[in-house]
Amino acid sequence: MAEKEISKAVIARLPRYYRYLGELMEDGVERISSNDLSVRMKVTASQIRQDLNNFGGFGQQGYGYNVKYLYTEIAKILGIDRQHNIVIIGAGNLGQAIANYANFEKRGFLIKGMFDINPRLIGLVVRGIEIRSVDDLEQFVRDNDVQIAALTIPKTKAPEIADRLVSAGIKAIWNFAHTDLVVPDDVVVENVHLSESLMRLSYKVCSMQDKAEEEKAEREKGKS
Amino acid sequence: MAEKEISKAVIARLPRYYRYLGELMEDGVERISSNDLSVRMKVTASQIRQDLNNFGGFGQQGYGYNVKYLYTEIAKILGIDRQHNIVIIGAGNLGQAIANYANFEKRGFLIKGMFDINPRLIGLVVRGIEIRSVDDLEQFVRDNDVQIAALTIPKTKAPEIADRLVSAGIKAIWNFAHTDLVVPDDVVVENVHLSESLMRLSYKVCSMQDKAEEEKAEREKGKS
DNA sequence: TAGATTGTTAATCGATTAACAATC
DNA sequence: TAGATTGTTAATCGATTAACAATC
Repeated sequence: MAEKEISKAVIARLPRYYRYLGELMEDGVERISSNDLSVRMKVTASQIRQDLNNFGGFGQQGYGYNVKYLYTEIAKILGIDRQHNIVIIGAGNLGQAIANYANFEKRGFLIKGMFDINPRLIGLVVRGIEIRSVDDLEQFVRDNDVQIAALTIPKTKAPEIADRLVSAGIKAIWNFAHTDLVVPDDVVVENVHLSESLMRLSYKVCSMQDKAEEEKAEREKGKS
Repeated sequence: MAEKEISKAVIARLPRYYRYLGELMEDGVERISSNDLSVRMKVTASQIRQDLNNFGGFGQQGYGYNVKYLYTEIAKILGIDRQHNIVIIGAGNLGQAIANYANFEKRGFLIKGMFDINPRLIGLVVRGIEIRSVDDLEQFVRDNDVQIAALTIPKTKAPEIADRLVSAGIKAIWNFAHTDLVVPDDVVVENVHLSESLMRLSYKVCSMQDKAEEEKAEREKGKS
């Protein structure tokens, strides 16, 4: 029963659909057509229908999509209807920012523990979660059925910690360290490389500037 | 002189090339072939050559690429050889995490100011940067030639602040708020939607589990 | 029933990979 | 010169868009 592989691009778009559907629900909207949604989201209606039909027929001809139903179905596809136990390794600002993001719990992500090597942080409590020593990491992961680890530590420490997490049976790493981790095939990695994001922004700013200057030059040439 | 538009996918890969080249430099490697680099980065050599040739011929037949030269050329392309003045709006954990990330300065990103609405934060100093009231935002942006604003505030406040930034002449917004901003065509937005990243991770974990279960079922069927 | 809108097939577009002549 | 490796063209692959019959 080999299911057709879903493309990465489709998966990447699902959370955005989910967000828009959530907002529609809040606004009390009960149904929406692919066309109306495409206008709001600035994508094509065709793409929305193609994307959703990878997972099944959630709509109804002549009616559109039921917002609430589609919302819960996408949640199931993304697996955010189930509970995920998570630990945060690195209790600095970034680690604490993640710990403080309340909505994670609403989506089934339960922060079980935080870890650091800094003795001044160990013992502190953030949002009801005690910061522990990384020495206790493996034991804690095993004892608490932790599937996901958020890695908010410097890149120099990341490979070693990743190895230890893998040996403790972690299923996935949410990697904020500025390096690519090497893990076995059955361990999932999702990278958040903020410095790369900022460089992309830099590129966009510069090419926008270049464009503006070109247009200006064009106008002045026209004048002379 | 309409330059060929560079695809988004290519731009998205440049910072990663830059990172690998930086590491090669640190290791004292002077030159590298597209093939050797492709093995390290787990991409095809063809893609590397195609990507780079969007911007010019940086290599030499029979030799490969000079690491240092390519590194500086990519920096130019990304615009990280120039200085970018930046403000951070929202001085919570996430804003402070960004302020504390030292490498930004090395890449030409200079944090000029931080802003918050919380009176308890206003006046505090983070990494030598005073936290100011958002009341002073527009004036500060104009007076300090600020091009980029990092938005680390709740989504409810984001649209209003974005409007104010635009009216103050900002060129780009690095958006961490969980919403899509509406800005004029000549203002650039780079989104970092952490909750979406976590949902993608969730999907991957679940589909990996499904795969493992399938394989297990397959094995047991084989046995019986 | 008539109108609306999906699900799905076909057409187009773009991105990746392969191949190889050019050339260091 | 011979070997290596690029730059670039051509082939392939995949993703997006368009179109429309199916159907609520």
